[in-house]
Amino acid sequence: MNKNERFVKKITLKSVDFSRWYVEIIQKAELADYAPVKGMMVIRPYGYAVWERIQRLVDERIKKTGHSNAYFPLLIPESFLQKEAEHLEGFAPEVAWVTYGGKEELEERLAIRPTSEAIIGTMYAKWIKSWRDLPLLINQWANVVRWEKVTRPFLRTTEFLWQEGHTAHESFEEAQDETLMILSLYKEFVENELAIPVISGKKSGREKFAGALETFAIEAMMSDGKSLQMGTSHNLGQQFSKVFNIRFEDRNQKLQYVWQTSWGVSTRLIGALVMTHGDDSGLKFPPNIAPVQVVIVPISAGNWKETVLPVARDIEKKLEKEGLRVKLDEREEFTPGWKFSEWEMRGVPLRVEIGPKDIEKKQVVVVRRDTGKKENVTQSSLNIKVPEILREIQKNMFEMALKFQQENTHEVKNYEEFKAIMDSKKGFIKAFWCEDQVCEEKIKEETMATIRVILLDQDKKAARGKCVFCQKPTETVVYFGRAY
RNA sequence: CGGGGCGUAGCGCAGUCUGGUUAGCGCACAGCGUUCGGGACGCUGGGGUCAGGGGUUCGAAUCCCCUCGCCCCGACCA
Repeated sequence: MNKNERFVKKITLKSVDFSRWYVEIIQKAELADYAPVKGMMVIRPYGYAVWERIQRLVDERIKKTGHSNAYFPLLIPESFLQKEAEHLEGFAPEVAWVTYGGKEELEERLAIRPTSEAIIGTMYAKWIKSWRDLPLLINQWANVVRWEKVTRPFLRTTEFLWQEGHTAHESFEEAQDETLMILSLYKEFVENELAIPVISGKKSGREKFAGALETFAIEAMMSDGKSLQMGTSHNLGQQFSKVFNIRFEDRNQKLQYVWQTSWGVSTRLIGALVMTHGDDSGLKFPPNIAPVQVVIVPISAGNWKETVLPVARDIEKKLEKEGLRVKLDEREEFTPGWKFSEWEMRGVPLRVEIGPKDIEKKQVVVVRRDTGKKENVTQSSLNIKVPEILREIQKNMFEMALKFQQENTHEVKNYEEFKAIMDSKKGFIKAFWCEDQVCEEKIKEETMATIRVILLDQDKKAARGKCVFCQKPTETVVYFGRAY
């Protein structure tokens, strides 16, 4: 789009006030609205359609890798939650409790699940007897509640939707393979479907999941330079199996505790889509995830209902036949210009304009949301051309985001450079770290930056360096960033 | 949870300091007509427990107290 043109008006500019832009665009594009209870939101049909796309694309990947869906209950008895001490301590401040059933006070209060390890562990103990029952690979799509103090639509809400996978295995190695396989599944999904480039790796001790042996995560850089955790995959080791007594008889007839994993992505991904791709005109959805991929706007001039509309309807059918999600906007109460802006704001990747002039020439005008470029396309070639352009948009959006991420990732040698960059430019800082939590804490105190991920061996070139804070020699490379 | 800001029609605001006609404006909404290739225009109309509760007063959107919500900045977190 021409830099000086901005057709969508009445939204705060992204460059002026990022967080205001974020909440305004979510409401104006009708993704979500605030609910009467603090920290809770309504996901409106357009926003929920995005979630349904995410669900479908994640679900098919989870099933392809051997997992089945199930559903576990919302309420968890307090005593179950208490079994794993670190887990309880980690979640205690944000658990909501049910204390009454009707008018009667409950003997034991019930937690509204903040996550389901406790209830699922309890059930696994009943179901798993032998190595022949393993691996047990279950996923659930559910809502969870965490009593957060600071909330923002999609990024952190009191209730959110997610999928949580819970698996049990015979050995540490098998659990570790599962954990890392899911991590790369998430990465592939987010990059190919959401067009959001991510960094992936291990979480540091202070950032890991309460009760896990190790936590792995994918993180992405939002267009304000801050980092957002997009998905996590935990190797739970035997910490939960020991307290929930999930034992199996192994291949040598010895009784053993299972090795577990858990992993999830949430409605937060929708917030990431907004913050990664959105611009001053509003949302910008990658075609693979967009609820509407193509909007057809008839130019409603003269006797358009007799001339333009029938052709527009034919085009709609033709594109639908190609498996595309198409919307024909034939509302009479809005002008074409108004509709252009409206659908741009709602992030539709491609617009097809058709008016009297086009009818004459048997063509349409096609406009890309990612670049703003207009192009004349003959009506007869639309079924070939439109899917082709959508693929290009998908690719281009990922490349634009990747370019931004790379341009805002800085490698630093010493702490002075580190502070200078965090003060001015934000983004990621790639640096060596000695693995001492003290250095991590100090850096956080002084710069607000935390370790987003620790690079895995396979992702880093073998190298030695010095901890960016204390200068101790180390081989560990990490990404720092300010996080949401 | 601390510090700051803000709550008046769906949205954005004026009115509050200095209490006093029927609470006003723009956008949005409804009806009719003219328009329509980048947020059209005219006419007519509907919509308000002034965030909620309590108090002061002859009289409260306006003054006082309490509660709630939203936004921003910190501490805690998917």
